[in-house]
Amino acid sequence: MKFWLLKSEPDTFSYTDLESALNKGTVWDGVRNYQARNILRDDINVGDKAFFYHSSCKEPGIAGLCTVTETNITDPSSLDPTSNYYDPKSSPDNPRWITIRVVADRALNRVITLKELRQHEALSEMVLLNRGRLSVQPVSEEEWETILGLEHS
DNA sequence: GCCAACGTTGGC
DNA sequence: GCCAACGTTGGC
Repeated sequence: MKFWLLKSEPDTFSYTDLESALNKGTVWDGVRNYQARNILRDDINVGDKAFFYHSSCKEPGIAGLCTVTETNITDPSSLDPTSNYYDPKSSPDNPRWITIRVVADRALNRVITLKELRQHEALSEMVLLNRGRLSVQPVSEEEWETILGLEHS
């Protein structure tokens, strides 16, 4: 099992929205960055865990945990001409954007903010803190445990 | 709203 | 294949 961090803008889709989706969860659509797509397509497996990170908001940080329940999904928005994420270069026969389904696991008892993450030496190598713009990124097991250890501190 | 970082596009 | 122009992300 591996660990990941998924970014979402809470004004668009928040951790609470994921919880509302119950066991159905959500298809992680709209990723249009090849590096992130490659991670979704090649590296993430069913059963992996991810932090749900709120970006572009008042208090950027990790809001909850989720679990990957399905992989190798063609991003439906890429094939929908009415979607903002429509990509005419993608097709059902030759899909360009592949993604995953996640379900909510549990909310953290508080949002662990980006500001707080920056204060811990053990997290100084986190992708989030060094290549901030990647929207799907790996988290090491050590980083995962360190961050969960902050929750009740 | 600003702007730094960085990804993408397209002319050559 | 280079690289300038442009667009996007996302913290502040």
